[in-house]
Amino acid sequence: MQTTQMLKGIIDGCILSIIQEGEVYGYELASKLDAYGFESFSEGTIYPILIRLQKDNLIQSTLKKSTAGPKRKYYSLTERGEEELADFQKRWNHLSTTVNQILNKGGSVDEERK
Amino acid sequence: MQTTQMLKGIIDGCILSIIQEGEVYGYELASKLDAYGFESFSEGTIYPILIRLQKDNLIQSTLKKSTAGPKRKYYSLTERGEEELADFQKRWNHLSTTVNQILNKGGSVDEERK
DNA sequence: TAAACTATCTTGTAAAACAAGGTATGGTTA
DNA sequence: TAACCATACCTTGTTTTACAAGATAGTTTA
Repeated sequence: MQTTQMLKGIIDGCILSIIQEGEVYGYELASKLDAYGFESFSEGTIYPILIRLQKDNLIQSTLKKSTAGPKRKYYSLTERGEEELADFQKRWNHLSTTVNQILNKGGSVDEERK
Repeated sequence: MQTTQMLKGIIDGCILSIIQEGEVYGYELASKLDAYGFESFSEGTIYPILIRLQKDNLIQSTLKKSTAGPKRKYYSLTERGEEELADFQKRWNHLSTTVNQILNKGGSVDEERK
């Protein structure tokens, strides 16, 4: 059970979501994340995450020949990965709602008298 | 300069935002965060953050008597804190937009040909 | 054969997110 | 007055994350 998860694994969730759309390999993923606005994720960030996700059995990989360069390791979601992605989406909704509330309303929770 | 910040310090930003609305002390902050939906932040998370924020000169504190119990350390934003909060809001907007795009559209960035 | 590009992985560091537990103050009640 | 409880703050230590830097290797083209 993951209680205190909220903040963790935001990129993880994004990566799962991108993989769900269709097989991708790491190098490609890096440029997709970049195109989406995550300028700051280098391969030093991405590959360790992919390895971790696979270790946790959320994604699986197959090697395929590249048109240019070494073989590509294509990733796809496992069943557990699908579940985790669904779970992440809930967590993200909760998180973004919460943060937006705080940022917009500032600090007044007082009207919330039970 | 903080380039690769995106993910870090989301609670930091929320705390700054709550403090901006009016002086709070740590114990109170914990319950406010909880009321907002951050169930998982214990004092073991919050106090170290407050100490860090003060060390970074983003917030300042004054001690005041409590109605019951030891003195309360009330925090307020410094000028740098105001700036950092504004900065965080931009980062948050960028982050949440990016994540929402990925989650909603999945992985198709291709139509984005410049 | 060397450069340039594609592609993956490893190492090491710093900081973040916490759980757990410790300290201190003041009020209530047995 | 001792015990207890609630308030309030802080510290220690662990695990995980984000990441920079760089190593390794295949493929094309000059």
